Amino acid sequence: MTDGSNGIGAGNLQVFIERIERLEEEKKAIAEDIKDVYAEAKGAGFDPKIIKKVVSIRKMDVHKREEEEALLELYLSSLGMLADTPLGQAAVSRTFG
Amino acid sequence: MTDGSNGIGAGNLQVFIERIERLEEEKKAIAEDIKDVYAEAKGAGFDPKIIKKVVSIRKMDVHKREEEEALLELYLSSLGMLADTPLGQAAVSRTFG
Amino acid sequence: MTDGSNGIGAGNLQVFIERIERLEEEKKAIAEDIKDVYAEAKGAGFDPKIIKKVVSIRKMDVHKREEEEALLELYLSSLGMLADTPLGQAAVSRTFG
Amino acid sequence: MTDGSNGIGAGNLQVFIERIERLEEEKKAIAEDIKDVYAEAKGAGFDPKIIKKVVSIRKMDVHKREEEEALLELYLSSLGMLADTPLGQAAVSRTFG
DNA sequence: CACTGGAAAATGCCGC
DNA sequence: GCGGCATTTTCCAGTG
Repeated sequence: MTDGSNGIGAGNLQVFIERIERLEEEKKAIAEDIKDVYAEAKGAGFDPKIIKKVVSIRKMDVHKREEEEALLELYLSSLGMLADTPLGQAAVSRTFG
Repeated sequence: MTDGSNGIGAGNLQVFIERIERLEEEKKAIAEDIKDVYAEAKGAGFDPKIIKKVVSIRKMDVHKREEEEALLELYLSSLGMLADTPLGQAAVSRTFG
Repeated sequence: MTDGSNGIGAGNLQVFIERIERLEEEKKAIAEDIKDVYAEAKGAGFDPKIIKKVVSIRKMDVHKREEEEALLELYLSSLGMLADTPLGQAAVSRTFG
Repeated sequence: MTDGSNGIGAGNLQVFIERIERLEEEKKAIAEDIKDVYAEAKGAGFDPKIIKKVVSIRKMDVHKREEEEALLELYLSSLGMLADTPLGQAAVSRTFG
């Protein structure tokens, strides 16, 4: 109580808000970077719309892959082969890599 | 065509796509960080809903301020044509009144 | 099934769709009216861009006010739990300060 | 200049803005009506998403029809058969009706 | 687990 | 005709 705080951490609200705002700015900056890349690709003669479609298709593939990995981990853990261990992870990445 | 390219710059396309995917991963990671901060704030006894609204109101403040500045700039440019006319002056005073 | 219906209420579907289409036509007509007003204002010597910005700023004012009221309501409901604690009071004063 | 106005109609800016705001409110009200209809249709067991798709498909058809009508009008006017007259319009609607 | 509200993406429109 | 902007639509997390 000698540090000027109110002793219950309520002032942290301000801190939380600032952290969030900072992160949202970063997020926004990255979104702008993405737009820039699309613009650059367009300048190089690629249709942004098509690129976007390609990206989304690849994302779906990744998603599917993630589901499969999750399923494998489930199996492994059911079998007592802990996927949370480096060994288990190695098994997973070896299978899907 | 002896350089291994396929004539449509597919190699560059690949590069663009990978840059986009990398940026989207970063964006996603930040979004998760934001979620974490909300969770942490909740753990500290703050209502995430309230925090979210505070953040959005503060964002609106900023946005509103930017809009007002943009409006002022519009006026300044318009006033190049209008400053000497009663119409222009009336428009300005009417809008800000 | 002796009533002539097909069992899925398709007749009602038709009615819903027509209502929607009718309303969308009205909406479109109003959008055109708005455009007309802008054109008319322009003809009277006002810069449509400025008008649009003024309108949007005024709209933000309204929206901001609504958000603030919603936030206050959130506080009031939260204060049912928090009003007697320093934490709750600090959160409120911190947010509005 | 005895009516209290400034004599150049500048005060009309206020009027224009209010007209626009009034129209935008109407537009918003209709948008809400549309939402209500979707909700009502959903309550009757129809999937709003599907309805939306049906509406958009029908809209596309209408759009195409409008293009065809515009083309016909162009032809008619080229032929001296004025599409802007009731007679010309009747010819168009007879063709597409 | 369906619903509501809000963020993000896509589309269409306007001015240059 | 293109880029930027506003609107609209879609998606998703949070909530009851």
